[in-house]
Amino acid sequence: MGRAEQVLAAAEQQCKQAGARLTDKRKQVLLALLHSNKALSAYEIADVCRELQGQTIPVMSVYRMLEFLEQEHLIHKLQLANKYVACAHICCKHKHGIPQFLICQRCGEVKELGADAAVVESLQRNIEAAGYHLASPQLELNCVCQSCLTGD
Amino acid sequence: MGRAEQVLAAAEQQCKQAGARLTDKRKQVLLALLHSNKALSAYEIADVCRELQGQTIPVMSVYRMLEFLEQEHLIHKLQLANKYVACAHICCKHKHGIPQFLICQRCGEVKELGADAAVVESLQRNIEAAGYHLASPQLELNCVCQSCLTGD
DNA sequence: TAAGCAAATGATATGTTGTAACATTATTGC
DNA sequence: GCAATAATGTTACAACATATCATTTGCTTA
Repeated sequence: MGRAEQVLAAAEQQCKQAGARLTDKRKQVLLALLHSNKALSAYEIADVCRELQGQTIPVMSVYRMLEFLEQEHLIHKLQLANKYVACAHICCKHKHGIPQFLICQRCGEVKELGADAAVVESLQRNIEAAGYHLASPQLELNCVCQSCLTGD
Repeated sequence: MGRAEQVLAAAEQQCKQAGARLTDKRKQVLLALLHSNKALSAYEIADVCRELQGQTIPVMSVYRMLEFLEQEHLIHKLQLANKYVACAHICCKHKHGIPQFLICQRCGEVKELGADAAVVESLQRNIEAAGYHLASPQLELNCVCQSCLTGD
């Protein structure tokens, strides 16, 4: 069983437990994200689905499916650039901390890390000191990945 | 001399030194940002200019002026939400570290902080360990400001 | 100071993203 | 099988962004 199939199985399981329906189309959207290791926009996802499965999904529907998948914690929405990536931890059981995303500016590849707890705590303190409250604890950083750096 | 005028004077100075022309229109765009403490989109800036000075600036031009102002380090482009804010440090002389923006999700108010050096360094290490390289050292965090939190 | 050049701005058109509103089609529980 | 609900499709449009070419402004230099 390939990586994508494993993840899909786990996702199915997870949805069942939550009483949510992982329909065929929703699976296809998730699959599109699993296939490309990159962050994709809703429009790009629609394209990938069309190429991969020959099925045309209206963008409006893609947005709705993305919304569903995000609710079920199967994907993340990257706010820098408004794109989406599959969660890197669908398969693992352990509790996850604050996600931190390294987004390659050149190729769009995304690496999902657990943010360092001490760093997050320190950030939090600074924010509170400034009279603000952290709303979405998700760190996103514009980066360049190794292969893009050396490749060209 | 009000705060905005002070900043404008400093900006003028800064541009002169760089051999750049801070034209009237460009000044108006900067002024619009200085006036509203919020992050504004290019379209919103055009609106503010129209209301404030009764002058209509085509959006296309606003984009170009924003580009100019960003090059001259007079404004920042927030990638979360694709909006713009005046740089909080136009007037001060000292060298600035990595900017960190706290963006209120409710009212759009933005607070610009200098990011804690230790935090940044720690982030850097994590990123390098993951085989990536930080590209745009600018932290943006979705927050809620004090008055929005208590106000409603 | 007028000519000529480059920078700045305007005007028009069009591409891209995102969403609202309503119609249609599945799916579920009874 | 029949409502009730959830999921998807359709259409239209609003907001955001940029490409391209025209026009104006300001500066340089002869």
